[in-house]
Amino acid sequence: MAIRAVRGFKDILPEETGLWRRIETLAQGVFNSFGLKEIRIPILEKTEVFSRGIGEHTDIVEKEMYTFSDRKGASLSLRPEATAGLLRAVNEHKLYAKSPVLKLFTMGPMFRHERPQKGRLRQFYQIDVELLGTKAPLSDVEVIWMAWDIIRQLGLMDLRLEINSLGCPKCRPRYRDDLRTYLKGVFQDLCPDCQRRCNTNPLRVFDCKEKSCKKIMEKAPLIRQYLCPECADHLSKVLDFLEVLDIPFVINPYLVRGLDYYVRTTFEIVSPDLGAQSTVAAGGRYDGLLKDLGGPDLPGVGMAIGVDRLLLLLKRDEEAPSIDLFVAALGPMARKKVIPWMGILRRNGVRVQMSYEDKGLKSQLKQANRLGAHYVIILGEDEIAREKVIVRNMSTHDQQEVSISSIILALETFI
RNA sequence: GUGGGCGUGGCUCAACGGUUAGAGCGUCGGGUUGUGGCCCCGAAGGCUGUGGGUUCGAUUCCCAUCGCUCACCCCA
Repeated sequence: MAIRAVRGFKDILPEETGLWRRIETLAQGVFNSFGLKEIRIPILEKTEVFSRGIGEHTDIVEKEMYTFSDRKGASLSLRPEATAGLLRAVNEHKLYAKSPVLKLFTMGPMFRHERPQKGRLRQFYQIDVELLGTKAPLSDVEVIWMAWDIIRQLGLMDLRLEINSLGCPKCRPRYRDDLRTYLKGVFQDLCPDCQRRCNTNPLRVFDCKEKSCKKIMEKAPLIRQYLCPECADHLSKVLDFLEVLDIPFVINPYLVRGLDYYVRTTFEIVSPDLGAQSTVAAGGRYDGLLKDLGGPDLPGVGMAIGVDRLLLLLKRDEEAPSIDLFVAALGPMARKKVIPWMGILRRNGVRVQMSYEDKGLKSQLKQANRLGAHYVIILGEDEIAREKVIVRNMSTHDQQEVSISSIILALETFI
């Protein structure tokens, strides 16, 4: 039985890495234009970073983390998301002291022990952005803007931005209480799933697919009616800016994030073509988080793009891995002659390959063709005797002889 | 954690319970002893996921197990 990769962990094969690179390069370009700096952080943290950051009673922390003890008994976890660890780093190095507003991005693998399905792996990749040190609505908008730009520039048009405000510690508790009261009143009429949700995550009841539950929830109180003046004002400013930017959005009053730290703005960018896991990017504001992690009371807003999901939406452009030149050497003499030439050409950026085996000309040309070589040079005993090399253009079938002494020069003009 | 679907050469898939498990693509070789793609011919490559059971006989039916996958849940 051959060894397989761990469940939920995937190899990214050579045919896909080009696309990955394209996404990462594009994102870096966008971040650069927005003035962000890159930060690279460990994938392993003390478990505490996540339990305090994400929330002790979230699904992520309670049942999805890869947690284990190291040899000295310390509890460590593979990061299930980037924000908590990133803020730990900001705090540890007091990065906030250097400038009033910190704009950071990072990218890499995250780990959650969930049942794998389409768009959901146990090791998955995120591109993550965090803006720290400002409460301004425009910073929320910039975060959304970056996500939107990256996704649009990849050619994806069929996307929806959903946005909501979760209020703040001032106004949310009152809403939560009223919602609980309402749910208690209709508890008998809810489906079993929702009855369970009433205790674990009341806001999720809004997401239920059952018709009866949906009907009941139409009359439920909405957070929007409970927002304090500051939160309401914040939301309306965010929406205004989105309109100025011509980024279409729908307000989704049921939009909830699974992480405890979110306040005010939350958003998701969803695609209709992804199946059940339709969120391509998501984020929101988390003003109290840095303080909860033992740092100063700095506000922040951030987002993460699910790279694997983005990839599912992009067409595989299987561009032929073409090369510039294939060197067909016939016989040991010719090989020895030709190898130094390849060195010179490669140092000049020419993509050159040759056969590792001693093969016939036909087979070598076949290989050249398969590799998509634009030119082939042919060198055999005959040519060596005449001090000549054959240069063949694979698309026009033309070939001509060039003297050995001027071959490099000649090739550089060809290619 | 719960449920559905599916496991056959490298890939995509055939085979009413019945001879030696096939095809296309890909790979390699030949047709052209030194000239690619197209065409023609040929070859290699399978413990039919694994273990049990039913049967004269199982790729096919049943059970278990493992794996993949989709959905629930949850989330990027």
